[in-house]
Amino acid sequence: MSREPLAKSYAPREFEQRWYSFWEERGFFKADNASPKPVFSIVIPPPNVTGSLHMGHALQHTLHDILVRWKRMKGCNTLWLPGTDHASIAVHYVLDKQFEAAGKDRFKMGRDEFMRTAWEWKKTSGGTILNQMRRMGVSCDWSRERFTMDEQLSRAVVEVFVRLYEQGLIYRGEYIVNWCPRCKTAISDLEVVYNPSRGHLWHIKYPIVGADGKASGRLTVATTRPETMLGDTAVAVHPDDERYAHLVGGKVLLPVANREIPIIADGFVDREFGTGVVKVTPAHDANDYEAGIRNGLDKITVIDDAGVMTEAAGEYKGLDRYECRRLLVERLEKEGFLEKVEEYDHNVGQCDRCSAVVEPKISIQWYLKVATLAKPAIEAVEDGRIRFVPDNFKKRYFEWMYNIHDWCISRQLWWGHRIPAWYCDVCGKIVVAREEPANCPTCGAGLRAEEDILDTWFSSALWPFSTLGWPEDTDDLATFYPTDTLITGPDIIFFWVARMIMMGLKFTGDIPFSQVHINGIVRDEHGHKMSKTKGNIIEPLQLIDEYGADAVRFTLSSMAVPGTDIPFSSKRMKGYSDFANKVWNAARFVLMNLREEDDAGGFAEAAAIDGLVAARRDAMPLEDLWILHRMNQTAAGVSEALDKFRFHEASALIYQFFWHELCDWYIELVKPVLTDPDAPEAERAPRIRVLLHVLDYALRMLHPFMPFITEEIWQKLPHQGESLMMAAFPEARAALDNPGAAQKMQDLMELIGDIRTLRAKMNINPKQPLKACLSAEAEGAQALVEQNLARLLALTRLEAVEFRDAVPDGWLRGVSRLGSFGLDVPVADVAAARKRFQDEIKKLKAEIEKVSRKLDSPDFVARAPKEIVDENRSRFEEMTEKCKKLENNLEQLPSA
RNA sequence: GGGCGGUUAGCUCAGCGGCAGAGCAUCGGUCUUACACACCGAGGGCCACAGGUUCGAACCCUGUACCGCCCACCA
Repeated sequence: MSREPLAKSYAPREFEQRWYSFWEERGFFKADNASPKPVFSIVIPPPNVTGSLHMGHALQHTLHDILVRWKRMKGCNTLWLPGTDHASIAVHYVLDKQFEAAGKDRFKMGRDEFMRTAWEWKKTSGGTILNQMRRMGVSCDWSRERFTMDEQLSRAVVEVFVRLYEQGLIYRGEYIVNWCPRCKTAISDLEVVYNPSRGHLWHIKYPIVGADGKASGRLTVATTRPETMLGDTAVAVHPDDERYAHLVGGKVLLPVANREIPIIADGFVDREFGTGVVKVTPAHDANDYEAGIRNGLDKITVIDDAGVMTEAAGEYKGLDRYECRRLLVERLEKEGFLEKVEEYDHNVGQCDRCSAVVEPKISIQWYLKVATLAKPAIEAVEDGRIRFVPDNFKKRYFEWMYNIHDWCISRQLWWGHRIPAWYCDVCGKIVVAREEPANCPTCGAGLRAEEDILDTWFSSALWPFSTLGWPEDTDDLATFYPTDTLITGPDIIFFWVARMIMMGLKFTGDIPFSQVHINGIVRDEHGHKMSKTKGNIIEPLQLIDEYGADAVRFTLSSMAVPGTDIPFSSKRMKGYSDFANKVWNAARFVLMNLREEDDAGGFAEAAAIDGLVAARRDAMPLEDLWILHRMNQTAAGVSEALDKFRFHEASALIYQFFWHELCDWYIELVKPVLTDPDAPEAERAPRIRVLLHVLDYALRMLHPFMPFITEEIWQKLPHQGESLMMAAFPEARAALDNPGAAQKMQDLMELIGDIRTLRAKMNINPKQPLKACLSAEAEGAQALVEQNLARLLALTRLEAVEFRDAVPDGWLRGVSRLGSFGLDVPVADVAAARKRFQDEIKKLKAEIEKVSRKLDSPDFVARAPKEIVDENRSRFEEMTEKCKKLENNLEQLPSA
């Protein structure tokens, strides 16, 4: 095998897409519904077809892909099912804008033409986000891509609707709903977002009609929406309010409209608010609507579907609601009905999608009774069959589920699943059926199809099983349902997660997933929400262009603490991009120094290395034993962290291991062997095996996080198998555990660190070759240093180390755990040296004082766990000893 | 009005009973032939405040103060 060296600089654009195509063409992403392997399955939270990749997607796709690649490498039959959501309102919004620009109108063009246009749009633009996802490196099974309006998924929707209707859980009725006058459809409670807004509170005087039919005094009502007074059908006071008790049963004259309306008593009135009198407009306020029903009031609709005043508004007919408000207030003031106007802060409900101010409106809609579905869904979380990560999000879930209201599921839109209902205009029969009925089953007349479609979230609620073929009894469903993990944001726990749990339990009898991982929201570097108006949006695709997908993924993963928002900054981004560069260069260095002999395929495989360690354990260099031990621990730690969705922890473990252990120490230590062209093969080969094995396994650990760079490198290394993504993820191997070697290495590294610190602190030119001495006081210290002398000299740039009982006078002195050491340099600045020792002693003494106080406390010794006490004892001894040595060194300094 | 979360190094955040951590920034030194996107060092903390529990608290409990988020029909 001939090897091409890695390119001189890390240029992710050169290879990222190449490897993606490679993986996809080889079918590595595909799940197998006949495999005997353990299953791991995830369905994607389907992005809107109108969507384009934002940081939230980038985060979720990264986390999904890390889990999926990790499980795949762990030997699972892994499915990640991709797809998109038809997003009724969003599509309408996009198309409406296009129509507007072209001077068209969907109501004029008609339903059929609109739907043709919409499908056409979906065909050309609906795949944008999926292609953007590919750039992230997602390992989705594209052969199973789904769309919520696919023929099969639509069948599932109809099936669910019909069954729910047959069981009496879906009903149709007239109620007050949230109406968006821009989208011209009803929306559910969840789709209304309340934003604080500075408004006014108008105090309007309604003349009281006396017994004689003439005005006798006035009642003042306060309202934020004066235009609705045209639809008032009563004023109300609290039943126990003594101020107004005598008026109840009487009437007031509604100004402008000049209608007499009753004064009623109803408990919903708050006596403390305003004057304690409230105008009642049943057609335009949810509370008033309820009060209207309780009191048998009329409902007068004065605002229409588009937010325009109706016939019932009299002379204001045809005006926009806000224009009407302005004119009406003007007139009330002129005619003396306006008592005062106050500034008033209150919440205004706006449409989630288009931000238009929502208008409560009476209309006939379809509803789903959720209470019976909610019960088992609550139980599934209560008994732990479904777990939230972090756990406290279940509180939010419970809070909503316990107070759940019926769900308005009909929408007056066209793009979506049409409600499978037909009306007989002759006998009034409503038919709900799977197939369109020919005519009325009761009277035989022709039928009229329902115009409304379903709320988009209705089909989303079925996603985990509809995508797998339900209601058919498919192999996919049997194999991959229930899915394992759902990763999603906190914003759609109610919209989506809760409803999936309800529908999944109802129709499959099983939970849709067992874990719900709630990720945080990606914010800007100051923790502010990203928004177009703030102009602080970061585009993931731009980041990928600049830094590569691997660096973006690793950054997001490093910051992904469950349930915690992510302040994303380009500084952090750069840090992890540097990490990718580090990985690249480490690999390049190794590759540069390989020989032809190193190409033998599997020589760095796990079994071979385990065998090597077993056979040569005592003869192996310390750093080899150490790095294998650390690799082993890191692999175990990464899997443990990923098991708990602690992506930030897993990332940190690999980062630390790869950069600060593998690169900073291990590669530096093997450098002499690696780069020496004359090194005998017998000595070199076993070292290279270990190096290549550790590098290979480090790449495996890193692969779920940084799939592209690891594949690019791995393919150039001697390896077995077609692709890194199909290689085994490192498992902890008992053969590699070696805490003894790790401790020795630790001591050695500490000695090297102490020598370096001393040089740096005393400002000695790093290039200056020095002699050193060590009084090896710790047990085994001399042997350890002797055996690793070459390494020590190389890393400290010393030329020799002698073992002496005492540091000669006049040398620079230092103290390490292994013993006191000295450097053969004249102590130029005695005062500085003295101060260094004094500072160190002072610090150490404070520490000793703390520990000894602890040890002196009888309570501590008696009640703390034994290992803690022992730990403190040995720490105390160690510190005291070191302190003695430091003091000794201080004494031996020549006096200034 | 209810509920949840946050307050730790200059900045952004981990840690959540037993020696206060990371990345970036700062300071000093090195072009040591993988990487200056690097290397070697250093400095920097009453863990918001006040009580309590504990042998021991950044961590558990109670309260206070700010800051976020979620839910709720007060016109």
